[in-house]
Amino acid sequence: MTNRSNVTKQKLLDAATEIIMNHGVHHLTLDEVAKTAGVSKGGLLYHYASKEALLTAMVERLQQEQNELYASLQQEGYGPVEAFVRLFDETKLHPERAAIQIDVEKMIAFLTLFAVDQEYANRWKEDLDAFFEQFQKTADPVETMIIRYALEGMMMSEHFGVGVPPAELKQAIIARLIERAHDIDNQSEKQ
Amino acid sequence: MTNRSNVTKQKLLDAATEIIMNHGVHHLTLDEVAKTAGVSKGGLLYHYASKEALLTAMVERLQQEQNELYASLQQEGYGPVEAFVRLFDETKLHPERAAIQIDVEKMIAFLTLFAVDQEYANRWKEDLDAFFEQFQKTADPVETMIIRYALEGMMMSEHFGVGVPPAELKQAIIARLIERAHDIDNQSEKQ
DNA sequence: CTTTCTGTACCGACCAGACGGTTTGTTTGA
DNA sequence: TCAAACAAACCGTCTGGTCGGTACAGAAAG
Repeated sequence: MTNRSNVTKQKLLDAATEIIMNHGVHHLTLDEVAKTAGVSKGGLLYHYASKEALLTAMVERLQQEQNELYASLQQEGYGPVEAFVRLFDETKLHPERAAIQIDVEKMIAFLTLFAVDQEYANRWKEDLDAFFEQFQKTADPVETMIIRYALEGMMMSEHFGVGVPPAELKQAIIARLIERAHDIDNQSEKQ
Repeated sequence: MTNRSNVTKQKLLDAATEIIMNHGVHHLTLDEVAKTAGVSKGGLLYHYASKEALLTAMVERLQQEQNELYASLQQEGYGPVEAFVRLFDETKLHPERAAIQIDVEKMIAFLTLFAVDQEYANRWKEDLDAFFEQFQKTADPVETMIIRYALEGMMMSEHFGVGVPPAELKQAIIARLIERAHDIDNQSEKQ
């Protein structure tokens, strides 16, 4: 694959991501993606032969980004559970650390894509199933899963803007989740 | 409104609900709803002048069902938080109590609708915002919100079938959530 | 050196099907 | 008989995808 082709492909994925984030799934049309990327529809379909191919590539790219961020958090010394919690909040807790960038908004946007078409959700399933399996083998699987679920629920709530608590309460919630995750990781290590 | 009309309207809402649950949002078309309900499209549009009117009615019906169930749980003596937890699991914990029926699958299906079109989500927003406000005034708002988020996250996870824990672990999670909710309600009452 | 050829990257008109909604006609029950 | 309760053909729009063509960079041929 040439360099030029790659640049265009990234532009197309960026465009698709931008649209799904800022305008919603139902505006995610081929024409719109092409227009946003500054390419014609023909150009788009040259690189991605179908809408599904485009969206699949988009999902795969995000998946890879997530994995890399998680790995880098673990390399910084965080245990598996705490690293997971921080995955959701690193950017907002430490905006200065732009290098580590998880985009919760982006993840949420993708969730809506999965909601519409289970096919795309299934692309994550294998990876995520394997990932969450380790969560069932920590020192306290019940608490670990509660932490995990809470983060996912929080994400949804924020997305819909429904029942969103004031900032201080939200910080307190995250702080407590991190605290507990930390404890669990410590306990797990001692075993 | 005549009786006959009412029956057909319920059939239409049932059909729409069935489709969104079993086939996903993108199959939720007027033709499909009409066909499932055993009515022509003309017949459908006689009762609900637009797709939006149909879906709004569908959302409102669910909303009402939820409120009734929650109220009945509270009348049985459960505190606000515990009643909320049981809202998510009453059917599965006590399948014999068919009278009290919340359909988690159904709620989840509706979430996908909200994901696609924020408009429908906004119809709940006011109600839910008011509802969750009381959760910020319990004896332990942080824990209360964690419980709430965990339940919502659990719902999502089940829907996508991603990272679903074995049945025993799931029961243990719910048991612990109920336990904590119970404690919080007790503490709140003493204040 | 120039002409021809070839493959990559891209354009944009067009098409077919799906879908929401309209209109017109028909049945049915009080 | 009259209005409510449907049925069914039809329409316009939107959207994913096709298709014939263009621009251009290099390789091959003369």
